Amino acid sequence: MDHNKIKVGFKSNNQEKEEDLDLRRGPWTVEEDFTLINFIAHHGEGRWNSLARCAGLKRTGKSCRLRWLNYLRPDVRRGNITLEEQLLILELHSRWGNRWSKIAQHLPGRTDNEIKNYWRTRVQKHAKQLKCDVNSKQFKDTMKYLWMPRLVERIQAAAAATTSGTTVASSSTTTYIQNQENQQPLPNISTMSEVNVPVQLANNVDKTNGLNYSSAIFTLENSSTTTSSDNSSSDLTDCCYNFPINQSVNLDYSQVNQTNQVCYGDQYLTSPTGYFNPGYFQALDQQNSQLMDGGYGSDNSWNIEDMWFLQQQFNNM
DNA sequence: AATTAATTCAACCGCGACGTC
DNA sequence: TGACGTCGCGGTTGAATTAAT
Repeated sequence: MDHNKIKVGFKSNNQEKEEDLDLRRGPWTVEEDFTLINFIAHHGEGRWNSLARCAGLKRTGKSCRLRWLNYLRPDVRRGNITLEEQLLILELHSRWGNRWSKIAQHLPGRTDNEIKNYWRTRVQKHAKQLKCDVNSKQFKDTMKYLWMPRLVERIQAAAAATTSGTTVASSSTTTYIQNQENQQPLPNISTMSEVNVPVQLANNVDKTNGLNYSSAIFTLENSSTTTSSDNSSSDLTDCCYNFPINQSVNLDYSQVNQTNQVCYGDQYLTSPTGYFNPGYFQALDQQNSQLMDGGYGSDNSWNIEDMWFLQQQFNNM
């Protein structure tokens, strides 16, 4: 029996139609992929329902479209989300919210599905850990004023290390695929050369959100050349809790002033909601110093106590 | 080594927008 | 103008995989 076919339980109208037509659901087989790829190679994409019929695929047009766009398309970029892409996702999501398709248009080769999954599995996870809503002002401010500057810092550090010949674990092992049978390494992502990540130049202010969080500008191209097998390094976790020992975060918490500004490099960041309370950042700074002193051992990741501490501070904001 | 819990991500679903007749 | 088909989007699910116990 084919378990991919709807046979039992409540059936929607669509499901009933699919069953009538003996349509398949569930994971695609290699043969189906091959059929779809071949058909599109000869006839092009679009008109998905008729495409599915003409190709002899026992799938809905929707299913074919999804499989093609999210998986089989030759320019689909697979692998870990890079630091640059993470930063871009955070930035664009702060502007547009859950407009995944719109966000995906600015990340060549990435699908809306992948970005959506990234957001749900990584970003929302951290909101959950901090016991706050992912849409809350607190969480958004944490992203803007801590995570995103930290990402920029890491990207800059990676770029500097690259130019000095040092391998830095900052990029992913990204690959394009032709199909499931034929995975091949990505060429350098030259197609991205015209895509400037919308991080503001020094002293520029993002007019959308009034935020001035970065002095960096870069392109996806110039930061996609390093590779690493360290998957964790491109995880958002690093940018939240993994304050490095050797490269201290250049946030001068001691200079948080009465106007709720914090010095980031040569700039001042302003919290519109007043979440920069001096005690919070000074305490963070103290934690960071302890890390750099080796107070928590050689591992430069934050431990459970650090997480608890951060949560406490966060809850007190 | 076995079991359980957590995570990831491909695939599905419903719905609204749009085009055609 | 309304019925119908198609397409694309965002939310959700669940199987497979990985990590923890």
